[in-house]
Amino acid sequence: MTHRTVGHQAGLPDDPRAHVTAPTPECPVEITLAALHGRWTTLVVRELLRGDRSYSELRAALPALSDKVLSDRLAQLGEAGVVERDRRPGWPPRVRYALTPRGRRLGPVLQALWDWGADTPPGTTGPGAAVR
Amino acid sequence: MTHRTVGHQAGLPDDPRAHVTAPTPECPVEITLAALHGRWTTLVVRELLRGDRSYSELRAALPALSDKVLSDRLAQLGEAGVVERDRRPGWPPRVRYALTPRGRRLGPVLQALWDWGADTPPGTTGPGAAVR
DNA sequence: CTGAATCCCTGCCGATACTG
DNA sequence: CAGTATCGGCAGGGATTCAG
Repeated sequence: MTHRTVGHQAGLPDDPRAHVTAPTPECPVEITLAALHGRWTTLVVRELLRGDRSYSELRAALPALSDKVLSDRLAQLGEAGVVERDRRPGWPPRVRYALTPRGRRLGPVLQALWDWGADTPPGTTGPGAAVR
Repeated sequence: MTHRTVGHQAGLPDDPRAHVTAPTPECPVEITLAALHGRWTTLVVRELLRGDRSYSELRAALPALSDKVLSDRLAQLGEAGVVERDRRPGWPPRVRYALTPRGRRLGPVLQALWDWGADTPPGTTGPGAAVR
């Protein structure tokens, strides 16, 4: 076979969830897409892959990201078990955001997304191939 | 190292696109997410990973998917260079849909999405962890 | 400093009907 | 068989304002 990751059991072959006929939330692919769903989400995860961050550090790293969406994303990633909030006592309020072990395992996922998107210099096979 | 695909250069370390501060379409991750964007898209790709299909075979495999969305998805995947249309002459019209080589390379991407979503039995770390 | 609440606008997608 | 045209409901997300 051409591609088989090392000690990695492939889930697709005989798992019943590989045969769903609708985008059900039980499908593992949907679970991951739900965790990464929405604009800015992958960028927040990327930022946290580099180390834990405070709320304002995240805002500084992603200046065009609004408060609403940032807190939405952090809540969403918290629900998904990807991000952990560490609220420290004292004043002013200090909160640190960090990836959980599960969240760190998103590294290979983002890498796979990166690799596929990077392996085609714009204009080789894509949309504007013959256009100019 | 724990995980490193064989002869695969990692793009993240020093590529300037790894430092974008907004969801720009030039980011490889965004390119991939754009190709897979929208409901049903991954299921259409999965179906085509199993072999080429006609329009009605796709409808039969995904009964709850409407005509509008199916043709939207096929057009979107065509634009992304993932799917190829093979229109055969004669009557009645016969059209076959198949993945391009680029489209077949989505296999590992879907596998990565699957693996992450599958490795947590619901209720271990996720949302309803303590709920029941 | 760290967010939550509200408002409004836009784009997605589902249903239905129609065409080559 | 293989689609397109049109419409409407709903959720996503940006700007702004308010709160702990």
